[in-house]
Amino acid sequence: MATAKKKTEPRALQARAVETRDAILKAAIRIFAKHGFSGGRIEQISKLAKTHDRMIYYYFGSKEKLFIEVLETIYQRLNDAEAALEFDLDDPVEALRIVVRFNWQYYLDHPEFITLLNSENLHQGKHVKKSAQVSELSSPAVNLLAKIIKAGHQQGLFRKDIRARDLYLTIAALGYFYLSNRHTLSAFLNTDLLAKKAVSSWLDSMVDTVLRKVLL
Amino acid sequence: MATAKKKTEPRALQARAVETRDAILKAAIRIFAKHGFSGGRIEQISKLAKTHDRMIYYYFGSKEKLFIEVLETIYQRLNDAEAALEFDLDDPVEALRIVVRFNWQYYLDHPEFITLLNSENLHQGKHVKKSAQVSELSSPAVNLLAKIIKAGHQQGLFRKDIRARDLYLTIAALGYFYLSNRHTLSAFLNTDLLAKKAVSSWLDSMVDTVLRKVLL
Amino acid sequence: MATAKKKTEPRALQARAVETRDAILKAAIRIFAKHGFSGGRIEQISKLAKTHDRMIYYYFGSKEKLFIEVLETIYQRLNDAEAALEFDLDDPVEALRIVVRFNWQYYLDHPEFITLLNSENLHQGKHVKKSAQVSELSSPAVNLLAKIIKAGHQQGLFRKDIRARDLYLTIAALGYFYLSNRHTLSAFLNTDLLAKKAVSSWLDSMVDTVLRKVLL
Amino acid sequence: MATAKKKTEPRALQARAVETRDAILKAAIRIFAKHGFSGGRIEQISKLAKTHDRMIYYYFGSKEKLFIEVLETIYQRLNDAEAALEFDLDDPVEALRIVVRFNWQYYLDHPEFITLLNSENLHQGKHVKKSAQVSELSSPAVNLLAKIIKAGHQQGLFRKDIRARDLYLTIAALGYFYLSNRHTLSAFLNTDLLAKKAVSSWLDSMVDTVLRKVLL
DNA sequence: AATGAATGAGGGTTCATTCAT
DNA sequence: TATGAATGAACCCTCATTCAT
Repeated sequence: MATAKKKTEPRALQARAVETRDAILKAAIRIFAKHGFSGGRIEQISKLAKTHDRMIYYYFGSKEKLFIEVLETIYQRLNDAEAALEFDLDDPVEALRIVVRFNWQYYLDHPEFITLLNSENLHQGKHVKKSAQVSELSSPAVNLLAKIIKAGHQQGLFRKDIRARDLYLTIAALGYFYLSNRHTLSAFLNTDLLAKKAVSSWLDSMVDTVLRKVLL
Repeated sequence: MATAKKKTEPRALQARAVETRDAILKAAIRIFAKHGFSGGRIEQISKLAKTHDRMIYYYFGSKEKLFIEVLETIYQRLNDAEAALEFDLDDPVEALRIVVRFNWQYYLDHPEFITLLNSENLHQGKHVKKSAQVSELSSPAVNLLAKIIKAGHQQGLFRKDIRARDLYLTIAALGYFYLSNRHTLSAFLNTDLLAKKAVSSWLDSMVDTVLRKVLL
Repeated sequence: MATAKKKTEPRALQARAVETRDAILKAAIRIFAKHGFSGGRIEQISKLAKTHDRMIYYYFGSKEKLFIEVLETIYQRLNDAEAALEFDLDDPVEALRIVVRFNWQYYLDHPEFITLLNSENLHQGKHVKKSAQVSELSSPAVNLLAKIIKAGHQQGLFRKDIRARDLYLTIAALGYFYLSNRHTLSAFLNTDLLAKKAVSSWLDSMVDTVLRKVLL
Repeated sequence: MATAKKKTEPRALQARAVETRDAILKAAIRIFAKHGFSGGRIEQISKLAKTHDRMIYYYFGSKEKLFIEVLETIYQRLNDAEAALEFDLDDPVEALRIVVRFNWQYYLDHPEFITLLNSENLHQGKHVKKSAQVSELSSPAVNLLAKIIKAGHQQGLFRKDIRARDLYLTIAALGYFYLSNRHTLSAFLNTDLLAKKAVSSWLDSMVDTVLRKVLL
């Protein structure tokens, strides 16, 4: 069907193009997550993506723009995952537990998220600021927490004077810090923070901290 | 003054050497804090220290070794500051407040501490691991908290089942994360986290979180 | 000529690449021959090749790898030249003379061969050891000499107990040493070893030495 | 005895000075022999001599001048060793054997001699030319050989038309080349030229070559 | 849509050497 | 006699990027 000239069908070409682009983005996430923005080499990325340096410029324009897309991608993914969270507002305590656990599990499952943010903060948010997309993308988590707090309060379980944003920051901080700083903390505290027992014990501590903060 | 012997005092020379060495170290802290390990340029450091690239190698051997000394220095300083903390164990609640406030203020006063640790964690603790000194240097803060917890428990104020290390991590996490991630959080939350009101409000939230965690 | 397809010939590009690569190799031979491996500067080579430092790394990877290719090249050339040698086994004495003369002339015509080998031996064969190619490349000269010795013996002219390898080493040593050490020998012996008369006289001496070694 | 003032006795100081100087020279011979002139580092030498870089300049003025002294030293040693050679002119054949053996053994015992000369020839005799001493120092070996040749001729054993200098070069070449080029030859010939059997077999070959050259 | 070739500005580091006491 | 401190030129190499098909 269709008249196949010398040229392969444009469809096929476009498909290949998308493939290459995706491969680059995927590789970039891995490399930047491992070495940060400045430490991540264009060549490493192109090699991992099984293409050529030149293609990165062809599709993304520059290392910076590629990094911005990387950030946008991982933010989008976090948002999607948060949006998919399901829980019952009739049980606000359990709902809060779910949020804390989700947050913790997400960090554990996506170590690249932490390294990429670390790198970005080291550069003082230089790239995030340039991304129109990210700045429009406010975490649904805060709204989620607002709902839970409200429900808890209405059921006479939670304090009233809890700000959703503070609660969000508390939850994020506890999980993020533990993982992002595990290397220096290991040297400092002389323990393996990633041991199974340590990980689950810290989850318990976080849940405890968060619940005590909001419960009357 | 004093009777100058035939030999010129070697002290005079050494004093200048110490000056140069210190200047390099000081400059390195500033530069590495600003740009991270990979981003910090040897030339920037030597210029800021008003000396030559060569002297960095003369005194420290390599960029890596210089960075290790930088880390050791800031760790040592934190330790010294923590050790100087004074409080009354008869009032464990106030003691805990002091610790949280100190921790927060230390991060605010020493932004380089956060950036340097961020950079080091980005490199997976590569340099800290190489430092014999740091690994021997366990934070006095944990012991401090242990004492406070014990006193609070004995006075019938605090829970018994609180581990000092968890409390330490909680306090550190809340303060550190807020500051280290302020750039990406700004994009996410669309607020200026360093506004005076925001800063003091977060301190209140932290104190609240921590006290509620330990109080019976 | 021929019909140019839509796509520009990649050959055209590659041709330029080959040009650059060859120019670098050629320049490297000259520079390394003049200053040895450590003394030869990357910048000198790239300038002589009318290209940029960067291209040396683009095509060869490192100074060491470039030097290895240089060694492989000059070995290959010697081999090719030896392989092209023509002589008549019916006259083994004359054949031997030809080999000695060829060897001597080759050293005279390719002073870079001696300097490069000198440099390599100064580095204890470090690069040659890394070359898979060179180690597989055994000099045809030894086999050649074996044939001559055999023919000479069959004609009742030569001794039987002469090992081709020893004869090869003898011939090489006499010519190589004279030229490679001419600078220190000059200081020692106080003569100009490269004077025309001296050069041809030494050739006579070598032929004499070699023939007397093998003749019955 | 004597009035020991604050200063330690000048004798003692001078002795220490000579010690330091000698230590530097000795270290320089080792380091330059191992890495050549350009490859030998001032710091390596001062470390091996257990003194400081500065002392090398104090005693020798520059790296070049130190190298010149190194060359003068090893030349002097060779001369001394040659001068100490004892043999009986009544047996010129044996005398010649002794010279060849001595020469070979000297190279084997003083590998630094070969490397240093190699390095010097790589630099085109630059340093030897600057040494007044070396250029005045003509090898006694040539005169020695002249005597042997004369004796051999008078006894009706040797040819008349042998030039002592050619014989000297022949003997030197055979031994020197074998050792100086052993690294590249190993790659080329695929044998261990320093194996005991190989070493003694080559000595036999050399003696054979030399005797056949001179015997009637 | 894709790519081989080229670029030039530094990057960390090393070197022999001199200053100043 | 001896030495710690300082110097600056250069060296090899790497990087993100653009040219030219």
